[in-house]
Amino acid sequence: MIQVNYRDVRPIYEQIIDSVQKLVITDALLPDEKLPSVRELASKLAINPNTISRAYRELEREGYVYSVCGRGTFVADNRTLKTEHVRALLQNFDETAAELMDLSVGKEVLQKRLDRIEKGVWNDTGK
Amino acid sequence: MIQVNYRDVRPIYEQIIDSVQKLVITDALLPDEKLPSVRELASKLAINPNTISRAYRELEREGYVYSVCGRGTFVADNRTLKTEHVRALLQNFDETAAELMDLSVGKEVLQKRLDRIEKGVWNDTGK
Amino acid sequence: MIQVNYRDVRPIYEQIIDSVQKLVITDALLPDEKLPSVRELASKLAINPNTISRAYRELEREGYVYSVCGRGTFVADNRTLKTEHVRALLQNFDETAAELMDLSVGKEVLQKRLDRIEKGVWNDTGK
Amino acid sequence: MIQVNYRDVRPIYEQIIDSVQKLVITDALLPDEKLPSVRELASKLAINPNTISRAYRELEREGYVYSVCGRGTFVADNRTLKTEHVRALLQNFDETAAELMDLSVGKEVLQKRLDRIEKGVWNDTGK
DNA sequence: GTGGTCTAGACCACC
DNA sequence: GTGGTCTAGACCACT
Repeated sequence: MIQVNYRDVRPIYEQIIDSVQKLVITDALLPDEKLPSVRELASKLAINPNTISRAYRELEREGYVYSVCGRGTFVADNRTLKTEHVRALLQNFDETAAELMDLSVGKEVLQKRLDRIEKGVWNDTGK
Repeated sequence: MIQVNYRDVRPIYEQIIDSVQKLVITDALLPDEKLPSVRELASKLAINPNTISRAYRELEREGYVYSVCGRGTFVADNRTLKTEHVRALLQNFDETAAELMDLSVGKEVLQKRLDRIEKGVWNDTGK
Repeated sequence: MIQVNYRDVRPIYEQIIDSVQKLVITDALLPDEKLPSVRELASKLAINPNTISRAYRELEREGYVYSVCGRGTFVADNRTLKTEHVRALLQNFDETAAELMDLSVGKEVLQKRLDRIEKGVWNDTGK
Repeated sequence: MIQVNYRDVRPIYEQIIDSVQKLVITDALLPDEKLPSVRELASKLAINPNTISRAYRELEREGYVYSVCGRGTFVADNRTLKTEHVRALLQNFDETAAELMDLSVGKEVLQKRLDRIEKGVWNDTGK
């Protein structure tokens, strides 16, 4: 479930954080569900355990997961996180759209893109 | 033209960078046009010249301006920057919209937001 | 003869300088030959005359051309420039090749590239 | 490991950048390995911490390292950097060789230089 | 302790 | 005058 792209410019721990965040936000991982252990995930992804550890620590700091010493790391039950996440996305959406319109990209263009995305044909060829 | 908000959380040099980028992208500053000198802008904004220098340096690195030692800093004549900027914004738009729909934010909601933004009523109350 | 690519990241005056340097070094422009006037070249390339002027000034400073007030700009007769240019290129060649071999790119690979370049099939597809 | 020559014309921060880049590219520094802290390296090289900081900042921007506030600066795990580096060197090699041949430097001359470089006798006398 | 930011002031080369 | 570099020293947030 948690995937990493070695060829990505972003550091691996950041990719892991994003990956877990999405799984939590989209309910793909449910509250109190156990995450793979640091060592398990490390060997599975062929990555230094320290990298995983750092990612989990960061996720705990941000409230996405909680760790129980000697037992493992689990998904936190924090509904406010989701609404906060959506709020941030909407703000980003507004700002991006506003700047695009400033640069004379018509509203119609953006609406067509929304249509395409809704139909699930959103991909690299959809530029 | 170039403005800075001292109470902003973002570092001053970053605000200057964003400010100049927008001026260049929107053609408010034309190619080969001279930017205020480091010392001039520094005294105008009541800021240390080093901070301006840093902003100009990064802008040069990113291709928005070019500096000629002893003469000044000028707007770069790079038209690809603008199309690249729009391309990046559109990609951000798509990704954000897709993630929002994933989180069951309906297309209609986003379209209403586009309407509001188009009408220029996009502001803090629109969050 | 002098060409400029507006979509290039490099500033235009730099492209002009490089362009003229090559023409002089390769004897495409002979000593005492007249260069197009600032205004003429400016209108031909649809560029601000100041940009041309800056390029010519720089070329004069580096010894590639000389300007006669009221008459125009001419190619300098400086044979040492060419040997110096070749020397710089050879040093660059050596350093680049050494670093490539350091990174375990075999000599054979580089030799094949020389062959291809000699045959004139050196182009973008020749990667 | 990281060395600086105060008598070099190049700025110190640039020497540090080049130094670290080579260590990363040649795998002398492995992904997630910790670099000396800004203050540590500064005192070791008898240099102002700001200069180190600037070098690290630019290295982060270019993707060679990543910094975590409060923890330190680490080698980025980006394998594409290395292939990209080789690609850029090969392009430089091609362009330089092509220009040399244009200036009637024979292929044989360049091949002899490759031989010399391979045998490790590439040094100042090889100019 | 770590890096990130900013200020103040200096010297250089170039125009 | 211009930008480029470097130093010295300060404060911040984070671990």
